[in-house]
Amino acid sequence: MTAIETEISGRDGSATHKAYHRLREMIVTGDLRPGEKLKIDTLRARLSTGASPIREALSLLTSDNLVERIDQRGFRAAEISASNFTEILTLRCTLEDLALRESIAHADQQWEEAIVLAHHRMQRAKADKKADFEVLHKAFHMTLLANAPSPILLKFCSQLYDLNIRYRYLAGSALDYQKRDVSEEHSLIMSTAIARDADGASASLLRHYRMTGDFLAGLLGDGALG
Amino acid sequence: MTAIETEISGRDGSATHKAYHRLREMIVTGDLRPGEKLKIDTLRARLSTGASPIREALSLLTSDNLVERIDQRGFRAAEISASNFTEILTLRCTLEDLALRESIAHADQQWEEAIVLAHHRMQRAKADKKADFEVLHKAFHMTLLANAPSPILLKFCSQLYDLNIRYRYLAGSALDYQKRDVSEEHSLIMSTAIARDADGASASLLRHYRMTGDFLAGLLGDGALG
DNA sequence: TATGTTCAGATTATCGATTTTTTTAAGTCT
DNA sequence: AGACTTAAAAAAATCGATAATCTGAACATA
Repeated sequence: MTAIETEISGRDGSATHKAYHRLREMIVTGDLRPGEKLKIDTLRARLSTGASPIREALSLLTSDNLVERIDQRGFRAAEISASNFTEILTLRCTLEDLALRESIAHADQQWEEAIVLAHHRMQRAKADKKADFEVLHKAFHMTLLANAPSPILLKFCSQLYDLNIRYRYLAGSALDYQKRDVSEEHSLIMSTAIARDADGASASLLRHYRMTGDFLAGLLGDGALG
Repeated sequence: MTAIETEISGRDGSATHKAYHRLREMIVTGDLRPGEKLKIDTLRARLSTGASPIREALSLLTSDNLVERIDQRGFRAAEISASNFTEILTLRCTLEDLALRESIAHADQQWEEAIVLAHHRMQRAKADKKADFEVLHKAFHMTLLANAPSPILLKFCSQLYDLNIRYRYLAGSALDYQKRDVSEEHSLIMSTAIARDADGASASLLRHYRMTGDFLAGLLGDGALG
């Protein structure tokens, strides 16, 4: 079977893979609430698949810190807390700072162009109010780091990104963080990165994260979430 | 059933748990070589358990970067490389530095005593040439960090520790890293940590890692491993 | 000779059923 | 009533079997 035929037949990965991505999305977007019991049978019915793929997907999500495993009592969606959020924010700032500097240190034309492209796609999606804005927003941020020759570090950053964005979803898209001039911030990050200005890029990136972070931390402190 | 009864009855977790720990150990110690194909059926027979626990254990190990999943072709033990080793060492230095400083910042008597105890147990095991030296060595290092109020960071450190120690096992215990005066280094780390000397503790910890690291990196460069 | 194709054997992924464990709720005793 | 036991129901963990997929060798083709 060729790649094209594969595409047509819709076999875009195993049942486990699909369940993994679907469940991850449901947890990150808050469709499955923090602390909620994740019953195999319920999920099996909801995603119309077997129990094995669900179990395996939940296992994988456990290691992403999105699902907690309780001894012999199954799984639940990870809890949220102010301290957890603060930890994520702090770690993210440390690790992304590291990754961004490494990425810039290995800058080349290809990377530069990838950033411009990712930025454009994100802007376009935002203007069109496309649903895939969030996907492209993550892609933009990961592209900034992608040149760091450090796959483990990038994996950590990706995980932390997802843990963080979950809080944003839980705060509700109503609390539209886009009201702030995020576009301006993104542009600044892009231009400093492309200019190989490591200090400038890092500073603007961390400011970007901390502004959103402080905002969400405030909500958490008020008990507005959960 | 109380915790003590559980202990006695030997029911120390599910089949998946046991398989997970056993497989992790086999990979870390090099019993399963880097890149080796991990066939479900072979492992099932070897650990005398079912296929489901094996699959689930391998899934979990995937997220620890100890096992790689190949599309629809099963699992294999993670590959090793000089760049991978360097990355682990670098990340470890960064993250443990962070964790150690946080740990010291939250120092209290209980933590102090835990360190002394962990250190003593490790020394004792080493003198007796006990097989559990490695377990206690890890325990000592993790205890140093354990006071950092940052579970995700500690998890990362634990993962990186295991990834790193794997290289040491692969280099062979023949290349006894204990020939160096590691005891002296451990003592220095302990005393500086207990003295709440964050800079001193961090410096001695990182020196400890880098010395072992440089030694192993040399071996890797010569192609003595793999 | 190099390239592509087919087919058996091996292996993985998934399913349905069984076993074990936990939870719930009712009943019993003090 | 409150605490303890026991029985039934629910759920998770595991197993055995089946379906889907991959691998590699033998063969055909250019």
